Amino acid sequence: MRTKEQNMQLAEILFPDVKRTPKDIFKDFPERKLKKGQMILRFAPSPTGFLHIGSIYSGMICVKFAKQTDGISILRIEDTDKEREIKDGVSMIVEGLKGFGIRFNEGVVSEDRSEGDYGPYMQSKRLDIYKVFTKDLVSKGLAYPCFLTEDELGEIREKQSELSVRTGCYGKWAKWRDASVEEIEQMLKQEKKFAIRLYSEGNYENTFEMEDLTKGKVTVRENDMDAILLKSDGFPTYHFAHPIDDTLMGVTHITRGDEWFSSVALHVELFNALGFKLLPYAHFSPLMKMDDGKKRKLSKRKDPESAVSYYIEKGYPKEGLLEYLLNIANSNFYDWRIENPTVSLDKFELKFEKFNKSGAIFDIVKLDDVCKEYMATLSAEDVYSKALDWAREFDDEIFNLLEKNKDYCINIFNIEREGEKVRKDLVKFEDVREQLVLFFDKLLENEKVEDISERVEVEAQKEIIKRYLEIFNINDSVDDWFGGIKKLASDLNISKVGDVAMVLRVAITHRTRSPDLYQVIQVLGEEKVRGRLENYVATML
RNA sequence: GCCGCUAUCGUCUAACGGUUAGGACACAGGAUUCUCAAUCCUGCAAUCGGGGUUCGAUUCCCCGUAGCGGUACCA
Repeated sequence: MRTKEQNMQLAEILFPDVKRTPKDIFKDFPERKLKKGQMILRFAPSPTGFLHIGSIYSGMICVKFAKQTDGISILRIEDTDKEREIKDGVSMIVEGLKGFGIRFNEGVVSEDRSEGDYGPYMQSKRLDIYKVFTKDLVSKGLAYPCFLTEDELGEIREKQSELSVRTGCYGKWAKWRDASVEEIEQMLKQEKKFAIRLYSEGNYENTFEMEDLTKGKVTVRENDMDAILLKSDGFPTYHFAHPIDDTLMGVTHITRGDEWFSSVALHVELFNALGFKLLPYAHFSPLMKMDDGKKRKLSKRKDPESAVSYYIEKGYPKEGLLEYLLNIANSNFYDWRIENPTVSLDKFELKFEKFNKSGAIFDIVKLDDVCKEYMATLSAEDVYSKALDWAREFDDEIFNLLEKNKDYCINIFNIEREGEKVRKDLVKFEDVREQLVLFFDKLLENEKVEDISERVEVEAQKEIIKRYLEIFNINDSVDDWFGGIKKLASDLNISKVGDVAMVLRVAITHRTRSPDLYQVIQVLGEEKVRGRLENYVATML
């Protein structure tokens, strides 16, 4: 056991360069003046891979709560793991979130820029801050240097498994916990690497109750692990950075994934050790996937649909995805949407206690449905401009077509879009190609013409088209047009009017299924329609 | 293994201790339309198992079981 004085001495030996105290640090982070009910939240991802759909989910929740309480949302980057860090990780996060309209009030805005008075917002730039608190903790005997190597740690773990006791660095297993100043100096002299560990004062046998905003009352065992605070490379662990940053930045509510729930006991102890007021937690369950009848977390490695880029590339409308995510977060969103079909998402109030307690399956089928409904609310002009934005990046051919034929394309998108019965076959902007195919010969060329000779004999088809060409008038109203078709059927003794329409449909669109044929003809125009009909007779029959 | 969280149709979920266990998506059938999509009906389909408490349990308690998470000098 070291004495008070020895701990102070140890702190000085370990951190001779650190002159500031926690009090000095707090001067740089003045308390925020908050109005009643105002919430400050942060979303704090690590730049360790492509942007996960779960990050959009968490980011959205953070921004939403801040917005609905007139509070502040912060984007902080937790870049403390140099091993796993990837190039462009930060811009992937920033751009991805921005792409979904998730905008923060404070924090990182690009690889090398931040906004706000409570920075730096990049943890790698806060190393000196963590050191100040570490030194303070060491001086109070609440932290200590640990010289255990990776190998030694492995041996300890092995021994613990043999004895079937908990693995980890705690109690008597924490070899350096009560080392003397002399022993430590000895190691230092040999330039041995060390990490700083918490000197845990908890007792694993004790439990305490606390309130989680989404889970409700929970019982937790006290922490007794001497968790690492500062790694040997000088970077903090998540556990240590979390209470410090969230306190300094004036965060009022901790929202984070459920995978952190097991660590709350540690975090509670850390808040205490640091002398900070504990912040309320809201843990929400991760997005799951159904795989072979089993539920599991959406995985970055196995599931392409876990990457945000998957949705961006396919052109999922961001509003649709956000709406679906909101649905997973608070399922009463659906009822609200029914009552407020046209109101902005911002008006929906998210509630902590409404979050689902177990993990929800991320259901693409349902997502498609939500997106389909969203697309149906758009005007043809909106579809056009959004499709153009998407195609600019992901489909050159479609982009050119859209750009060079603006009015024509808007007319195409307007088919069955006006009036009560809106056509709902557009889920994402990738599907736009499918809609344009029948209107551009260049695209249609590649398609096989469907064969309906079994349904209507070739000779009859010829006759239908010949007669139709005679009566065809682009200026006909729908009723006149359909009247003409009906008359054609009876003149030719064809019992099903649908057969006549089908012949025309296939001749014009090459398909047995198409949007409203009258509207298709109107959009194509007289010349194209005649051309296709004649061409069909000449080449296909 | 140990620790924690969770458990209602295939999926997302609703139900002051009293309901015929409700809705949405998906699926199936029908109606309608020039085809498809849409729309409108209809149908299919659930309280994990076992014990308690209670007049009465999806709801409260206990024990199993399962799923998820944690058990790192990763976050």
